[in-house]
Amino acid sequence: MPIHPSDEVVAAWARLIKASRLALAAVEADLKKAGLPPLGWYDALLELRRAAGPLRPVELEGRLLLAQHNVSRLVDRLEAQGYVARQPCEEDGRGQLVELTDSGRDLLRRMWPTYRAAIHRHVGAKLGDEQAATLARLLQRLLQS
Amino acid sequence: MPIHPSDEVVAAWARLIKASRLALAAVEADLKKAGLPPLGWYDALLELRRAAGPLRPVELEGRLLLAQHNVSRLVDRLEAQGYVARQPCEEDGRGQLVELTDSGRDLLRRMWPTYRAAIHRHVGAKLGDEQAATLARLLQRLLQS
DNA sequence: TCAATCTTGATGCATACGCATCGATCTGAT
DNA sequence: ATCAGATCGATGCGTATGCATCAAGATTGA
Repeated sequence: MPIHPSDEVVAAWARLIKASRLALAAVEADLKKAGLPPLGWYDALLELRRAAGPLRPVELEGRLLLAQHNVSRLVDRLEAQGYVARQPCEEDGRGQLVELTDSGRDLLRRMWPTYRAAIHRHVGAKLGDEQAATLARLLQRLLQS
Repeated sequence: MPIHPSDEVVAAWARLIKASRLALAAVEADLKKAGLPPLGWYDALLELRRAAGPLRPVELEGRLLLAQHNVSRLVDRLEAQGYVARQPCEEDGRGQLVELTDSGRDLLRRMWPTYRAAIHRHVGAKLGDEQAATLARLLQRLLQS
């Protein structure tokens, strides 16, 4: 097992970091310009909508790849704005259930047009569908195990 | 010009963000475990070494894709640890020159084995060289224009 | 020449993040 | 039943980031 990554791997790593930072900053800037909350809020609310029901913070932690204390504080902020509601968890007295509110659902709907346009502008416009599919497939490998 | 990115583009976007965050967190964790400074320090020092001479902060800003105030404070921290030195800029009285010190060169050398192993572990081990080259090429498109 | 504007870099302030730790609860072994 | 250890979520504290602004020097144009 080589400890030296190949030049190809090092180049892929360097561009992964640069490209993601650039694209993320550009998309966040578009959201901000439109007076919308940051992307992290969308991600969290989207996971809740996908789950079609309340989620435990620890589940959000896994799905969002966030540290525990960051989930705790993100939920604080979302709750303060009324986009989610915390409820006690019956099965586990330590835990709680985080639930999407109507206002949260509405925020998802309001953010998507701007978010969608930003994804197109900063990613879609630079890749064909075929290339995007290949990129998605390769990145998927980095997410596994 | 479509405002709707295709499903392939949206998937590529989502995985770009997730994969880069996961890989970055893993590599940072390895560096920290080895008692080494964060990756941003390495990046900055590396750009200075590549430049083979002092750089203006505004040049670092462009190469590192960082905001101006973040460069200013990153250089503060690097200077406080003796890894770089600020010098007045002759040609432009507003500006300054940031120069890599011997200690900074040494830090680059000391960090690389751990960094290299981390890149291999978290990226190289999951991609063949061919795949890494394809990934690098696709990501390059996101960095252009 | 000199005033208006732009560029460079620093900084005060508010917010977000990383780290360690805590209290509360659950789990499992005896 | 009980107790050690693990898990869940919150929080205090230090540090890093984003935002707005500022001072100083460069540049432009009349």
